[in-house]
Amino acid sequence: MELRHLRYLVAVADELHFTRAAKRLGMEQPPLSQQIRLLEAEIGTPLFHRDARAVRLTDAGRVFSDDARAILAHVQRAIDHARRVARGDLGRIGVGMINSAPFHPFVPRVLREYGQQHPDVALSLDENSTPVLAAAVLADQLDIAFVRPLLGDEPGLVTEALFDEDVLIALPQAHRLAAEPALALDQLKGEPFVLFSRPVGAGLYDDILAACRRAGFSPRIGQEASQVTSIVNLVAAGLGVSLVPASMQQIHSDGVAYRTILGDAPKARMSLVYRRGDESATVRNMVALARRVAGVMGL
Amino acid sequence: MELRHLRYLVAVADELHFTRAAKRLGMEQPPLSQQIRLLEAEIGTPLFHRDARAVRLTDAGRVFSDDARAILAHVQRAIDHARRVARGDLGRIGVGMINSAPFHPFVPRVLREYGQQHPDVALSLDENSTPVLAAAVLADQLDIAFVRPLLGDEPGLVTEALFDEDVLIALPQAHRLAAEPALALDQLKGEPFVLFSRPVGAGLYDDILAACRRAGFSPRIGQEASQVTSIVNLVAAGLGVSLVPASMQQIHSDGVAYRTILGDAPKARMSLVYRRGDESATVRNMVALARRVAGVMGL
DNA sequence: TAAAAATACTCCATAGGTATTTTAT
DNA sequence: ATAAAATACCTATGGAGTATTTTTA
Repeated sequence: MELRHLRYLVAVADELHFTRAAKRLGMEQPPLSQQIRLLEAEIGTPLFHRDARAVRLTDAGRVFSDDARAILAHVQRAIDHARRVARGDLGRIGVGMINSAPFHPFVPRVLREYGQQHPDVALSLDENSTPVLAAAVLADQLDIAFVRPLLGDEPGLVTEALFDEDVLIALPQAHRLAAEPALALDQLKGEPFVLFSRPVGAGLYDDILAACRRAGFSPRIGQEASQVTSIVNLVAAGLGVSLVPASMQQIHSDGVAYRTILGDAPKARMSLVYRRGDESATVRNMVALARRVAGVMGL
Repeated sequence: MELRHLRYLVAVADELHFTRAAKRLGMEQPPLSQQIRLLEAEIGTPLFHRDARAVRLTDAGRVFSDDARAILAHVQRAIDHARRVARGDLGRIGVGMINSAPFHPFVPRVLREYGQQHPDVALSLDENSTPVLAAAVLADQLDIAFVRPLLGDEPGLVTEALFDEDVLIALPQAHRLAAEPALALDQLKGEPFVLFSRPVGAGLYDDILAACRRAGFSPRIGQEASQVTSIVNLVAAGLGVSLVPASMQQIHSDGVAYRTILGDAPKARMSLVYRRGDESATVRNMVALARRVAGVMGL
């Protein structure tokens, strides 16, 4: 049996007239009659009564033509379905983001526009540290993630830099250096630093250490934290100074002052990671949108 | 698109290997590759990644092959469905029966066996007078009915006699003739008769009148009723005598005595009616079963 | 007698087969 | 070097067309 037989059956069932049905199908009556006969032979029962003057459906013909219509509609839906998936207009995507991302307008805007452009793509979101997100993408638990720089190169992942964000000095409000409107890095020599634990914030951690080294000192590590919000809280508590992405100014903790870095300063890079060879349209669309939004926002 | 393409797609999706899939389909690899390519061209997107060593489904291929499986299963169900309808194992049938039928074991037994043999045929039952049932069958509201004889021949209906049932004389218990174990019809001369109103029980009515005429008298009509149960009640109330099918003895009304008719007696015929040219298997099966049960019961 | 489906046959489009090449590991 | 898919080309099945017959109201 082929879909042809179902299309022919539906046409004859609609017209109850072989010659008219053939015309509607753009063919001649004899081959149509022949194909219907073959279909009846395969099913093993007549689908039509032919009373010379009148063609009527048998009971079996009635239920089978109803099914045939449903099947043909199912085929159309399936084609449409596949095309939408291919365009990335239908499906799901798991998106990860570094804990600091919500404080910068970029990622929220990308997600909002994506949701508007692809309302039938189910978005699932996860917030975590860069190494955890990278592992989740590699393990197929997520499809794409907005992350800070990774240490080393994972061959299964593609990393794409989106933009570099300024880094500011975070000081306890009561700190003597908070009196100055801007500071050079070497003014922090000897201050206790609050930083990421290295396995969590490896990329930014190394950048900060390198910048301090260029400024002629090695920072004294006081406290460690694994989320940027905790770092800000520790600074506010007077336990040390830190270097944080500029977007953390959004956290208006009373005890913290943010100061621009004079001279050579590290940058906090926002990147995208996804699986190498992932051809899914949902991911392609997300990557393209992230690039576009970064451009539009002038980052 | 044809079902062939869906079958091929499913085979390749199962095997993830064109050569093996072709083998499983009983064909060679090149025409299989060609048909898959044609399918991809029609849908407008690749369904497989061919990485020389590995064949993998694309996202679109995954959803489309899922749909293809569902469609192929739907086709199988539709074929099975049509076959069952053709055999009369699936569908519905509207069955009518004369009001007196439930008092005779025949119709209940036919319906019980039919229900056991065809559990997926929805039976809907209606109890009414012969002319109402005949009209309902003709109007497609019922498909078949167990009736008493009809007056005249309706060309749209086929009537088939099933069996003839004896007729008994029903007397008020207190009636002087109730003393006799059996009665000749002419002993009822002059007694008031309780009978069907003629439009309701035309066939039996005429038979009874003819039998009385043969016995040398014309019955005096006292009361009329449209259901046999009412007739029995009127007799029990002492309002007259009547002739009723033997199965009415089931109604053990205290005030009624049933007596055998001596000599020439009318018969109550049970017949089947259905639409002329109705080829539905459910009706064919019911007719065949009714004949068989009538034979088995020795009626 | 007329309208419509069935039958008989012919043709050709294309599904499927065979042989070979390409590709990537 | 090998395994597998793609390409090229050929074959032949069977779907569709044309002409005609059969059927029955």
